[in-house]
Amino acid sequence: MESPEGDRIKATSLSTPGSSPAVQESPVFNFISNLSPINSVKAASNDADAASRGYGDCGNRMSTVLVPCIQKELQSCSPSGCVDDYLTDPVEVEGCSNSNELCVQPAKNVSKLSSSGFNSPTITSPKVNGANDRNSEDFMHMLPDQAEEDPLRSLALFETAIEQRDAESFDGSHKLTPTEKADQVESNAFLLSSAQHYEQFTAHFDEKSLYTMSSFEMSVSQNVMLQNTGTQHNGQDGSSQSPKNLQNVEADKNSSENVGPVSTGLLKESTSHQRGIRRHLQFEAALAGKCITTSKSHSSHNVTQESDNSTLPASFRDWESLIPSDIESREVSSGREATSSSQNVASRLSFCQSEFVRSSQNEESLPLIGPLPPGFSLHLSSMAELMPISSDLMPTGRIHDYLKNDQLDDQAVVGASLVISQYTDSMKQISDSLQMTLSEQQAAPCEGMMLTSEIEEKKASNSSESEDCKRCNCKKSKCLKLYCDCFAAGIYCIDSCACESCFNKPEYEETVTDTRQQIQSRNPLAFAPKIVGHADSAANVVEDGNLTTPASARHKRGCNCKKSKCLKKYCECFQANVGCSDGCRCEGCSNSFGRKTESKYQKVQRWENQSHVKLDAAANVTDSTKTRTIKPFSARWEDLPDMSHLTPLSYSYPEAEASSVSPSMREFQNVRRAHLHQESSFQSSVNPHWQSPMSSMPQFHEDFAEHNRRSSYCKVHDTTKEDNMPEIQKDTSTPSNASKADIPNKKQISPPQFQSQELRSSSTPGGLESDHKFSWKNVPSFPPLTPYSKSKDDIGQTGSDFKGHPSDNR
DNA sequence: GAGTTTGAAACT
DNA sequence: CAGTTTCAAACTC
Repeated sequence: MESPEGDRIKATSLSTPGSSPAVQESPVFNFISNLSPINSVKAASNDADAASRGYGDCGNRMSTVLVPCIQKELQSCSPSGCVDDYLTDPVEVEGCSNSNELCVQPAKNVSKLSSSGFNSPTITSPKVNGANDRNSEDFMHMLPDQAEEDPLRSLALFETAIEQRDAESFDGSHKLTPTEKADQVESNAFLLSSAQHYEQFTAHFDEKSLYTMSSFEMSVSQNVMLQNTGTQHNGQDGSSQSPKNLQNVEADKNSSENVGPVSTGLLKESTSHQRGIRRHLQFEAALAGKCITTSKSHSSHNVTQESDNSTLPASFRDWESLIPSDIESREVSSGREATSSSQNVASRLSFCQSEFVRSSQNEESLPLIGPLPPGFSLHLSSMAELMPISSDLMPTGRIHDYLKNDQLDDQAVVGASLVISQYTDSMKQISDSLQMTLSEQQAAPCEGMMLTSEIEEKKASNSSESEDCKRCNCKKSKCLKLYCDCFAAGIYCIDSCACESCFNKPEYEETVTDTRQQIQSRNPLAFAPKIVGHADSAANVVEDGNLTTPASARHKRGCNCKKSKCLKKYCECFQANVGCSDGCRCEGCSNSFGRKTESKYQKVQRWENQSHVKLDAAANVTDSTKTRTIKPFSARWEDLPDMSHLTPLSYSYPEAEASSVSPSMREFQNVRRAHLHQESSFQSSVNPHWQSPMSSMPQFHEDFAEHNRRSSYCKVHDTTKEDNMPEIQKDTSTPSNASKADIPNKKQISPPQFQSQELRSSSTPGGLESDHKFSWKNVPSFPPLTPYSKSKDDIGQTGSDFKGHPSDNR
């Protein structure tokens, strides 16, 4: 074993570009240094002794093979020769007891690699000085002065340096000298520092989120490599310091067989492990921006210098080993193309993680290609950029801590790995929460309002999601009649529908439109929401906590139940969680949400009583909620708390909170919740693809449109607010002020056409704040189904309790 | 999963 | 507008 040598430090300081005074004096370097626990490369080198001590620590695994690589990477090595030099990686056989993450891979995985030609390279990486070296030097030289001006060049040079290092590191013909080891220790630190630098530069790229993590991964790679190389010495040959060439690797594999299956597995795994991680250092840079691609894309990707990208799976395994076992594959769908950057981040994170893990898990059948493991990590930086992640979540510093002291023993490596694992955990949590938020914001349990492409994409990504929402099952109607829920909701059928001979598809748009027009001509309100919620209404919370529609909400046409007593879902009123009204022609009504004979006043009274009960239960409110408490049952809009912040994207309604606020607030929340999760007919009828020519709905704010599109459309699609309805104005005189409770919905549904009406109908003494109105009217509503004049007829109807039969239809 | 029941939608 | 038929969802077994 090598022992520390005094000249090593000197040599290191001379040979390591990172220690260049020019660099150290540069503002960029200083900045980086401040960011990194590594004060300087020199400091790192000074600690080389500590690291070198590990060399003799046979127990575990010191890196000797890797040590020289960094130094030389900046001096020599033909990139072309680097390709398969990885195959000469030293292998880890045993002694990974402290790094379970790196030893968990089953041997079979590696066997596959072996049989796939991973271990049959014949290339010997020539040591090259000069031209190739210039890249590294260029990179270093440009760091202080040019990098910021020319980040692309910096990036290229940096990557080249990495490639060279890798190639050099595994140049089997090269023997480590103590000096080189020290240099490598130092270079390692330098690279880490450079990685940060690199990160700074690449942070400006559009694909920054895909780039920036490269540095982090590189740090990881360094650790992994160090560990692997270190263990190799222990397991294979405690006295050996020589990097293994290809033949050695083969020999190692053979010899490992004598050690036993486990060792063999470890050995092979280690080999692929190293290769994978190192390779993806190059690969990811080349792939920048393509991290999220699937294995398919990877398969076609022409990796720089990579004639054999079949090593990719190894990298997956590598990364899998770095991922805590508790990180399970998550729905891939969540990682599908996202629109917002934050969404991208979250989704990519999960996607890559899941893809990566999944790939690893399924590698039995995996082709020798697959998604980049970097995916899991490189989004972490972008996450950090987008989220207020506390610095302690970012492991880079702690990884640096492990490396800066050159503690190149297994403990250090394991520690770094653990940091990574912890970080991964943290990021997983963040991702989870982010996705949770996103799912709330963009929850699309049904693809009701989604664009066709979105639907297709979603279907492909997550069928279970479609299952959450019931779709039609039409057999004879061709989904061109109101029998079809999809059609009735104004949305196209999707694959999750079980319909037959469906014409309610984008390709039959004309047919759909014509049919719809036809139906509309027969019944202008045919596509109007069936449930109209009075302005005075708010969602009820029944005993079991389930939400119901506002007590005063009712089915626009009324049910006609004969046998079900309005106690089953056959009854549309019951299905919509609304009580029957006098407009219903039901017999023996026993609707638990309100019987037919129950007057509106009675309904309101009943509802208020329920609210009072709830209010009493929630009497113990917190100070914060008190500030939001308002007069119970306030009929005045201005009495409501400022809910302007409760946009569809930000609103949340924890049950606890809902129970601690005033009834009005709670009502509002309930209404909102009900509409977000139960009643989205309105939103579902906003399908941009599905607009009738009659409806010249302007394209509204994309955010809201998107939100609406993604709002769930579930069976109760016909529940909506009467704002959408022509009869919107009629109920302004109802016991409670109408519009308040509907505000949230109005936000999403009020079409501009109705704005003036809205203003009139909802204009309470205080009137609606213009900003509220503004936001509401910016949201598309269900397509104007009929000429507005038509609706005035209905307006008259609604003034009193809706008694009208579906004059439109019957 | 098949068959039945139910009530809305469609038709006459 | 009423009666009938068609239809698909809800429901039952």
